[in-house]
Amino acid sequence: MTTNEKPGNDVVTTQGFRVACKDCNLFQLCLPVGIDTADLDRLDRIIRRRRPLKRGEQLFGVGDGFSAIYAVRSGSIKTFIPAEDGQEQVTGFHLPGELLGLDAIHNQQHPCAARALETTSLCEIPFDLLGDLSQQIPSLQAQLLKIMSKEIFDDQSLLLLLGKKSAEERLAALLLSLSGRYCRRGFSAYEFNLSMSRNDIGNYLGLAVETVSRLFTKFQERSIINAQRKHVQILDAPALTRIATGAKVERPAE
Amino acid sequence: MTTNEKPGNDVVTTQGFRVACKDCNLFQLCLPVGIDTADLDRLDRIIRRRRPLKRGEQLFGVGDGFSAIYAVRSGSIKTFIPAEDGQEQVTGFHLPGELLGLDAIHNQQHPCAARALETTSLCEIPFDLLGDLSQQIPSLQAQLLKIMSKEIFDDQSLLLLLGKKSAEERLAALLLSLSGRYCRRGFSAYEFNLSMSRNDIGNYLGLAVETVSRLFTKFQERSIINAQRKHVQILDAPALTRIATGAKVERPAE
DNA sequence: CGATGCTTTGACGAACTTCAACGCGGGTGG
DNA sequence: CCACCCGCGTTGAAGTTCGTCAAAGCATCG
Repeated sequence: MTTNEKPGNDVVTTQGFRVACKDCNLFQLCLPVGIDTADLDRLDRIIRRRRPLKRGEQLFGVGDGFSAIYAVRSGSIKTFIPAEDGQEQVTGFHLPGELLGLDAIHNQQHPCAARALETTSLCEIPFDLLGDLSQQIPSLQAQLLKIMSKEIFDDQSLLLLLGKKSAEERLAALLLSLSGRYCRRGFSAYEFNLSMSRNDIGNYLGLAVETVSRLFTKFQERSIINAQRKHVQILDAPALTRIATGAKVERPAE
Repeated sequence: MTTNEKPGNDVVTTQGFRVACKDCNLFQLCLPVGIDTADLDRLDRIIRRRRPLKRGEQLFGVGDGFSAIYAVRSGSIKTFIPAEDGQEQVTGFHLPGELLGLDAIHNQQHPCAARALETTSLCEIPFDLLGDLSQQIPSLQAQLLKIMSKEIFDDQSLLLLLGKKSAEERLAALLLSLSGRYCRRGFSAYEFNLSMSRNDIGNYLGLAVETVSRLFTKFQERSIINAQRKHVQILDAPALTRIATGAKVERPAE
């Protein structure tokens, strides 16, 4: 129900969906880290390349049965939990090389929904086959555990953010996080396009849209960033870091 | 550095630390779920039972090398990240049957510290051996992945709590969570002792101590709970649930 | 019994949300 | 090609929630 692709039509070679893991420029960021060539081939064979999702298309919804985890190849995905009152809580933004769906393993259904923020292509990794395979390839099991561990770690960092940080600190931290992640993917660390709306950002950071907007303005007035709608330049990264880590405005040694 | 036990003296039989997994009344909550008797024995043999920790003793600190994960057998543990300014952010409370240290796998050191909230006994599970063993026992691997997945899921639920919920909703949610977890462990769901201080609660929920205290008072005035210091009775669980899920005060059909 | 640490209570203020209105850009249809 | 609309972003003013500061109450422990 999530995508209306025809079975058998979801794997297409003409548009280059079939890039093998070993040829994928993300493979140092993704599941295949530290796996040797022969084993990589075996992993490669269980992965399905899907038709790209268009902006707004849903990959899976809340309660959907769990059968696979997904890796983002290009584009970006947001995951969110629709709250009772029709609102939603955004739980994450997923950039190329990052995995989705790990939270669905424990009771075999997705506790959150995933939607494409822009045109996005994905690898689908059937979880039963991945389980079998990682049973045979110790380094794959190790990598899988590492990725899940990192996910736990990242979520806990975010907890600290939401529990203790001011609005300014939160936005600064998000911008730095995105900057770092884009950088690792070979893009500029100091100039990028936000694929998510202000609304999504506010939602993710636990802030009202208006607060986020005001903060963008404020950062811009202080020449820390330069933002035109989605396009963001980071002008003063050290200042952002100072803000994100909660350094107080330095008062001249009183 | 975390505990000053003598090597070789940390495994003691006289006080019953050596309860086997199969005889542990927590084994349906812990790692051994769904593992057959023979395999349980193999798991059992790699687990070390430690001398109990006294209240305030530290199990591991931030940056400590990672070698094992821990399961709480009795008592309770808080995990927290010491923040730069000397403050700390509590990231979790761990009750019997729950695992600690899963966030340390990905870069082999503990990103948080763990401290006993009361006298607490633990099982120590060396992670390299656990990795090897789960390579051989598919159901153990599956269970490990499930537990980690659940941890991710729980952290994300907490994100929602901190990002979107009011102070009332947060405290109600915590009380219900504790209630449910005590209940699964065979204790009363409606009457229990909090092992953590108001300070820890506030810290965990992203609230000031004073706010937590006022909320306890307010809930008590409304006859939703009855709290004498650490001792808590839940008088009106449905009301708590309504508060936690963000139901507005029902105004009589206007 | 006094000291210490945790908890509670009150008063005040700040940070952020809410409400309301406006601006801008991009797409659609006449 | 322009007019219009709609979604998104921005800005201002008022309102609330919660944090901070200060002080007092109350248990535990030496």
